[in-house]
Amino acid sequence: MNLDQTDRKLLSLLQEDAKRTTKELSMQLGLSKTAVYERIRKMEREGVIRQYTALLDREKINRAFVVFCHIRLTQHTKENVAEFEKQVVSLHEVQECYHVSGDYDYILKIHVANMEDYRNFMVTKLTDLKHIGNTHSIFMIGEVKNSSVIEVGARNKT
Amino acid sequence: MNLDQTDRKLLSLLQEDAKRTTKELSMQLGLSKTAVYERIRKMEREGVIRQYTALLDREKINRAFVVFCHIRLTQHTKENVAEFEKQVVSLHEVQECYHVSGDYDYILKIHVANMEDYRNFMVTKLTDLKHIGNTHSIFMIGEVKNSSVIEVGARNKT
DNA sequence: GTTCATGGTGAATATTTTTCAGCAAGTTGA
DNA sequence: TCAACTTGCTGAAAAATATTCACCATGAAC
Repeated sequence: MNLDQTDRKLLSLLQEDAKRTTKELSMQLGLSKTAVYERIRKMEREGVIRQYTALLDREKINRAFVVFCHIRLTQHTKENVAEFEKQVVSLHEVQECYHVSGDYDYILKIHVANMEDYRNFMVTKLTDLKHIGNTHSIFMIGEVKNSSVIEVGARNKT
Repeated sequence: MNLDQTDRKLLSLLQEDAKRTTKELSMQLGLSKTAVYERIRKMEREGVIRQYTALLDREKINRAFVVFCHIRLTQHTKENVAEFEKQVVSLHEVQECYHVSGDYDYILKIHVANMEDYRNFMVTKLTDLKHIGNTHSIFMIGEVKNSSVIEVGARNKT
């Protein structure tokens, strides 16, 4: 799918606020409502837009304590990796999990209420996962930037 | 603000898909459309729901190369920290930036198209930032989990 | 017992989304 | 060159949704 300037602008506006109406968008882009509507539907169909979501205030839902937990596995067999990943996905405290290069194999972003809950999570859940060798926790002191908008690249793969 | 079981369920549904209609939500929750509508509006007013956004496919917008860049500052004066943070926020490649505990001061999550673009970013932009001491890049090999849904905690601060 | 505050309902109204018929420009191939 | 086709647009109409409103029940406060 090839995204033109209008598509990119549209994506930028929808990332900022997905509740914008086609009428509002059409005025900003200088197009008809239907034209905008069709472009959005197309990007949804093609999977450029994956999902619409509501972003919550972590403080207000009691999940302000964020930890980056680096994890090294004991052994990197296919089975171990698959089993570990499957288990990690099922932990609701684990907001994100990436397989990464470097000293550690995985980085987990974990959202809990406070240090006590994090300790509980470590002791009762994370430690139970199989094949975990070593962990290293980095605590978030402050959030400087967390943008919901990804700049859309001009050139694209087919 | 106190969130009851219905609010939490509502938040969970809206995080999964913010485009769900009040009608659909009302059926799932066993309430009237208006009751659901009022609950949502209240959570928007109170700031529990911060924003609605469209999530894009990083591959399809040519931003599939993700790097976690750890940064240490040379000196931690108020001025340096403020200046650094201000500059970082303005870089569109930097999707997220956290002030953290540990060996490094900041973790940046950076989205670009490929290694070449990352190199360019490092050389022409990141290195230009003042007060940067040391950096360490960790490359994302795979995304195991990236959930748009944060579990909502039961108890809340006022 | 009256007065509030809270959270609900169903109907009416305002807005928005979605569909549809058609138009114009550009491409393709005989 | 011209018919056939594709693409992306427009404006109006229809369908669905959001929003407002008047009103009801419940429980707490005084």
